[in-house]
Parts: sequence; C-alpha cells; structure tokens
Amino acid sequence: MARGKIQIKRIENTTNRQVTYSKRRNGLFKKANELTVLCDAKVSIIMLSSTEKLHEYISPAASFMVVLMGVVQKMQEHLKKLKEVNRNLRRQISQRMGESLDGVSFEDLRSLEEDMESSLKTIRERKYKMISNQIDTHKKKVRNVEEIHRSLLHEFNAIGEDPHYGLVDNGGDYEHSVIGYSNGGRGILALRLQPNHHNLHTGAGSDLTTFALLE
Amino acid sequence: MARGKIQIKRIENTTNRQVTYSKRRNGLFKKANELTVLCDAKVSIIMLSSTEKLHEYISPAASFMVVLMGVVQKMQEHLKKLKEVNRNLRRQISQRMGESLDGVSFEDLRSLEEDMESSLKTIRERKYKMISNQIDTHKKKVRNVEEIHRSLLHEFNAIGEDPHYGLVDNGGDYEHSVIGYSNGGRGILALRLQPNHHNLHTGAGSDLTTFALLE
DNA sequence: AACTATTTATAAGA
DNA sequence: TTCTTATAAATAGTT
Repeated sequence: MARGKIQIKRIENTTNRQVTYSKRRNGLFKKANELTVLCDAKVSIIMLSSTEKLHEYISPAASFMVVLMGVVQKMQEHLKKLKEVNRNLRRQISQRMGESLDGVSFEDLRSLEEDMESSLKTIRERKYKMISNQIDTHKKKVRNVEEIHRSLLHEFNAIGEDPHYGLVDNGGDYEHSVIGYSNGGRGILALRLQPNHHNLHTGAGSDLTTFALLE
Repeated sequence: MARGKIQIKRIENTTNRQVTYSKRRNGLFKKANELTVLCDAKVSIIMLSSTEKLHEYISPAASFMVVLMGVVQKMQEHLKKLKEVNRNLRRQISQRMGESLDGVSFEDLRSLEEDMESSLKTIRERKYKMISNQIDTHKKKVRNVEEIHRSLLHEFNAIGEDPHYGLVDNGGDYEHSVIGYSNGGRGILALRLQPNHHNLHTGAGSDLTTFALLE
C-alpha cells in the first residue's frame, strides 16, 4: 500500500516478510489502541509470527482471559528471572575459567584466586586418592596373578617329579596363558576409565534463544 | 483520519462512538487478516465494545484459546529447559569449587584440574598486573606530590628571601591545596548519561505490551 | 532505521 | 446502516 500495490498473499522473501510483520504489527497495535481509547472498548490481541515469536496487545482492564494472560505474564517473569540467574552462573563459570575478568575488583580477584586454589587442592587430592586406589587394586591383582603363577609352577614341578606323568609340549600355550593373566583384569579398569561425557562446559551453552513456540 | 484530524480520546457522542467502533473494528480485522496472510502469522483478536458486545477475529488454524494454551505449554517447556541448564551450571560451579565430585570420572577430574590450573594462572597474572599497575600509579602520585612539595618549598624560600614580602600564615591551606591537586579532575568522571526513555506508543495510558517471548 | 510516493483507512456528511 | 469523498494515516519499496 505504498510504493506500489501488493497482493495480499504470503510474502515469500523471509527478510521482507519479517520486516512487514514488524511494521504491520505495530500498525495493528496502534489501531487497537486507538479503538480502545476512542470507543471505550476492550481489546486483546495475541499473535505468533512465522518464527513463532509471541506478541500481544492487551487494552487496559481487558478482563477477558485475564487469568490466562496473568499466567502467561507470571511465566514470563519467571523465565526472565531464570535467564538472569543463568547469566550470573555463566559469568561465575567464565571467571573461574579466567575469562570475563574485566571490571573485577582486586579484592574479588584475590578471593577468587584463594577459592580456586583451595578447590584445586581438593580436586587434586581426590585425583591422587583415585590414583592410589587404582594402584592398590592393581597391586592386588598382580599379587593374585603371581600367586596363581607360583602355584601352577609348583604343580608343574610336582608333575615333573612324578614318574606317573610324562613331559608334554604345550606349544607355547603356557607362556601365552601367563601373558594373558599378567594383563588380567585390565579390561575391567579400562571400562571404569571411560569418560562420562557429560560435557563440563559446552552443554550449558545450548542455544535457548531460538526456541520455537509452536511445533 | 479523514475529513479532519481527530484527537485520540474517548468519543463522547454515543452514536458516533458506536459507528466509529464498527468501522474501526472492521478495519482492524481486515489488517489482522492481511497480516496473517502476508506474514504467515497467527493472530487472534478479542474485543468487547462499550456496550459489552463481543467480537473476535481468529486467523485460520488458531483460536485465541489454542494459541494461548500453546504459548503456555511452550513456556513451560522453556522453563523446564532453563531449569535444567541452571542445574548443570550449578553443578559445574560446584565441581570447580571442589564439591559434588562424586561420580566424576578420573579423566574428567584430570581435565578439570588442568583447566583450573590454567585458569588460576590467568587470574594470578591478572592480579599481579593489577598490583604492579597500582604500584606504578602510586609511585607516580608520590612523585607528583614530591614535585609540588619541592616547588612550593622553593617558592616559599624565594619569598622568604625577597624583602618585598612578609611571611604569612596560611592556616593549613597549603596542605589542602596539595591534596586538591592530587585528586584534580576526578569529579568530571562522576557525570553519567541519562537513559533514553523512548515511548513507542503514546496514545493514552493503555497497557500496550509488545515483547518477544524468547529473544 | 529513515524516507516518501502511494495506497488505504476513515471522519464527516449525505 | 451504507455510500461518498476529502483527507489523515499506513506502509512498500528504497536508501
């Protein structure tokens, strides 16, 4: 309706469609507001853009659907608060990763450093404890294998000295079995050490901003 | 908006008001429909005339209720996601504070330690830089004060040797002036910019809200 | 986000 | 109400 007449049909160009949506939405809301004022009416408009963004106009004292609207509003406030909290949490993490430190006071920097030092100590201790536990476990396993080895050797010698048994070539199977044992149980450890990939940093960064409102 | 400009305020003449309501209602619905078609949007309008008559516009494929319910549902989902993200962020912070480390794999623990070590290094470097900056600034201030002191002392001595001037007690103003200089110009920094309040819709005190749900 | 040539909406009158 | 029409307002295309 301006630099040329347009057909009232879906605008295929996305940018154009969004610009027009924005302009006409403002126009519609303005008209609604004028109607409200001029004619003492109550008007509620809810609209969803093709990108599923919600916009609404509510005239003063529009009692219609006020309850539901109220619910929506409350939820919006809640969402806003959660977003704010998330922002703060992200900032904290950033700072603990040595980023976003502009504007942090010297005192805060010092206490952050102290805090991180003690935390790092805790983590380190835990790591060492994990290592020593693993070593203990491994030692026990080795002892166990050695025990088996000794007893097998003992049996073997006993057999060698026993005139009832002849010496039999086992084609290297003996050695093979020993190697197999010496490595025994590793597989279990390897299973335990598989990282539980619940991403420490990335997962939280998932994009919530482009959230579709309707299917 | 036609045979004369009108003020956007309640039309006192009842007949006139009703006529205008009818005309503008049609206009509004037409615009809503155009918007729906042009921009592939969903629009619902509900309005109540001053005579309490209900009129509504519902774009194809969306009733007001359905749209609202959809909105509520989507908001709930969004809230849920945000809460989940929140939980993850808190867990990350906890871990970086040496807490909630049960169930963290050895590999994750190791990478967390590494990460924290490098972060701590960054923070430490920043702290040291801040310290050295402060020391530099302080040194400069001291030099400046000494300079002023020297020159004043020089002047003082010159005056004392000049037979044209008598010695005058300035009641501590000397010290005050020095302090004043060392802080000189600071006040200018205290000026702040007033935020721009741009009211988009100026017509009457209506509750006109336009917001993107999920920026 | 501005501008502006046009189209569209509409206030007042019939 | 509906039609008419002069004029105000909205806006499509452009910058």
